[in-house]
Amino acid sequence: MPQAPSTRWCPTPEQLMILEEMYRSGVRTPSASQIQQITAHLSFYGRIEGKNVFYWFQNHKARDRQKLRRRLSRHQHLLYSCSHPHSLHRLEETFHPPPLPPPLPFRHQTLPNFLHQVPVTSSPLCHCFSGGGSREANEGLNLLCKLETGGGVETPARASNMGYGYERMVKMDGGSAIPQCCPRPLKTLDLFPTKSTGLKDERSTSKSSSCSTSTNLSP
Amino acid sequence: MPQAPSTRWCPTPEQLMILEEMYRSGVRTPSASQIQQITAHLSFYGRIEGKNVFYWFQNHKARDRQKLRRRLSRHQHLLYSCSHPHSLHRLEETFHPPPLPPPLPFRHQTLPNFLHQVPVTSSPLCHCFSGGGSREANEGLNLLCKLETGGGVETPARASNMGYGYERMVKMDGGSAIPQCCPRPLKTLDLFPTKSTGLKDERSTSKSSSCSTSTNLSP
DNA sequence: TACGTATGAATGAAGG
DNA sequence: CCTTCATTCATACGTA
Repeated sequence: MPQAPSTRWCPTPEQLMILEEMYRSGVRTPSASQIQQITAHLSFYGRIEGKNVFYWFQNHKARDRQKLRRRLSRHQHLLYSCSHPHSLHRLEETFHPPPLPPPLPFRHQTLPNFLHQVPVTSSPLCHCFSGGGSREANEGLNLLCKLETGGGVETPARASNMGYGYERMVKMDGGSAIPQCCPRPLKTLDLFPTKSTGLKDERSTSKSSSCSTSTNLSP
Repeated sequence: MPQAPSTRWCPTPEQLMILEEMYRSGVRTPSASQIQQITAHLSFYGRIEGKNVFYWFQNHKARDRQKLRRRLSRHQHLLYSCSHPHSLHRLEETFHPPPLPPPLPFRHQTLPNFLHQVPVTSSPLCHCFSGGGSREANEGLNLLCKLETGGGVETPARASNMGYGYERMVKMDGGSAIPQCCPRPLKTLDLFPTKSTGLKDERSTSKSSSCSTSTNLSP
C-alpha cells in the first residue's frame, strides 16, 4: 500500500526542489495568489495543500533566520570581545561561507527577470511566483541589521508597553467596574468538574510551556 | 524549581477547556472587563494574564475563521471545477477526499442560542461573561454570511480581509485569481494576474510605489 | 535501542 | 482585524 492517510504532508523530491528554487530566487512570503499557484503546480507532483506551501515558506524562512542568528551571535561574541562594533556589519559576509544558502542577493541573478515579467528563467516554475524583488531583497539585510542591533538583547520589554491591542483596551477600561472577585473559582461557578483524571500533564517542570491542543491524541 | 520564568503562557487543560467553552458560547471579542473576569477565574488554574486571554480569543477567532474559509473555498473550487470542467488545475482539495483531519464543524448546535440572544449557557462560567449576547451572536452569523456571499463569485474588492496565518490567501484566490496553471510546470505562464485589487498588499512589492509587480528596483 | 537532527504543523505574541 | 515572527510540539529519519 502506498500509504495510509498520512496525516502529514511530505514534499516529494520534485516539490522540494521547486520550493527551494523559489526560495533561493527570493520568494520568502508568497502572497495569497502566489501560494495558490504554487500549490496548483506542485500538486502535479503529489498531494499538497495551500497550507503546506504556506508552512513550508514560513518554516524555511524562520529556520534560515535562526541559523543566521545563531551564527551571528556566535561570531558576535568573538568580535564583541574585540570591541570592534563596526566589524559586525561585515559579519555575515565574513563568515557565511557555504553552509546554507543565505538570503542571497538574488536580485541580480534570477529575479530581475520576473520583475520584468520576462519568462526567462532558469527554472520553468520560478518566474510564475516572482512576487516582488525588493522586499525580499532587503529582507536579508534587514534581518542582519535587526540581528546585529538586537544582538544579545532580544525581546524588548514586554510588560511595559504591550502593544496596541490589549494594553490599550485595558487602559481604556481604566480598571473600574471590575471588582475582580476571588482569586479562585467561585464555588457557584463550578462548571467543568475539574477532572482529577490527571489531565494536568503540563510539563511545568520543563523550562517552558508547550501547548499541544489536546485535540490531537493521535497515535 | 517549579518553573523558570517561562516566556510564554500556555493554557493548562482546564484553562483551555474553559476558554473553548466560552468561545463556543459565543464570546469572541471580550471586552476589557470581561477579559479581566475571565483572567481572574482562569488564574486559579494556573498563571495567566489578561493579555493571554485577549490574544487567545483573537487568535482563536482568526483560526476559526480560517477553517470556515477554507471550507468554503474548497466548496468553491469544487463548484468552480464543475462549472468549468475545462479547468486544468486540479486542486488538491478536488481530488484528495478526506486525507486530513476535517476542520471540525462549527458548533451550530451552540451558536444558534446566541442568535436568540438567549444566555443559555451550558457552563456556569459563561453567564459571567455573557456581555452583550447579541453582539457576539451577530458576529457569528455575520461571519458566515460574509464568507458565504463573498466566497463564490468574483468577490468585489474585498480581498482585503482574509484570515491570517495561511488561509488569508485561500480566500483571495476565491476562484477568480486562479489563472490557468497547468498541472505541470508550464513553459511560460502568466504570473499572477489578479494580484491584489488595490488593497495594501504590501508584501511582494515593496511599497507599492506605483506599479505592481514590475520592476521595483529599490531606490 | 537510544539519541540528535530536520521539518511539518500549530499557536502564542506582537506590530501596525 | 491583518500580517508576521518566534517557539514549540511531534514525528520521521539518520547515526552510533
